[in-house]
Amino acid sequence: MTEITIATWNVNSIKARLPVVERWLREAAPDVVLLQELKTVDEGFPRTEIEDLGYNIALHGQKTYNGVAILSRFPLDDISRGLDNDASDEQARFIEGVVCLPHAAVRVASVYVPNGEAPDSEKFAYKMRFFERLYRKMQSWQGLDEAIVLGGDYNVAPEEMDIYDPKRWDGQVCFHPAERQHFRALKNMGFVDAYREARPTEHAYSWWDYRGGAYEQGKGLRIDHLLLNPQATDMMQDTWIDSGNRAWEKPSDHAPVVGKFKIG
DNA sequence: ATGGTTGAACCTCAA
Repeated sequence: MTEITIATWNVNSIKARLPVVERWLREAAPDVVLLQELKTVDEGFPRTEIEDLGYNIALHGQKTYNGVAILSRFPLDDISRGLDNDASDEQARFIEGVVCLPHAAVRVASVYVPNGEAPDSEKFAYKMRFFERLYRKMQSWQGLDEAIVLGGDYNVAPEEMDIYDPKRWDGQVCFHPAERQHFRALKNMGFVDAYREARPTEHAYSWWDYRGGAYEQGKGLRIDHLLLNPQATDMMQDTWIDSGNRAWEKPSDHAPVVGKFKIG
């Protein structure tokens, strides 16, 4: 029997965040980390620094914006980049791979769903299309025997309890009915929101605006999630949000969400 | 306080 932890974390620039990321990797010692918003091409990723902490690395970087990665203490196999074969989409927002444990394999993916800017914008339309593409990707996993953990910044707070002021946010990006419906559709396919499964009634957030002292005032949103297929749900022991590092010096505006899984 | 912070890269955009 092995226990592993799998985390998702939007770091908002891996270069600017390196000291915080290194400290958190040392202290929390997660086995697998799904990163978003690297904001660099693969060549700019601090590969040696992360490898020296004991991680294998799979990257899908992009200049200035987006960029996702998988870090794993175990070997990584079957890496694939991008949601589908849409070559017209230049945005690096999805990477998938298989974590090879001694006697098991776990498929993991890191996703960075577009923010969407405003409901009447072209970026919001892109966000809607992105959810449809993500849905099809997850459908293509149906029937696989392995456990699947899809972690990322979904830029959606699923329910009223996932947001500090649901009335003020109703109809805004990250809490718009159309986005919440897309997120529900992912769950209705058979995927489980790990945090909500582990803590059905707790109000907790994973993102706080840099502006206006939002973190200090408890004004956050729970928009970073681990979605689990039935096999991964059966293995999940606990899931929590490691919000302490949001108060560190030069923090990301997101906190890591960490799931603990019992393998075998 | 529906205001105004952060990062990357450029003289502004994205979040």
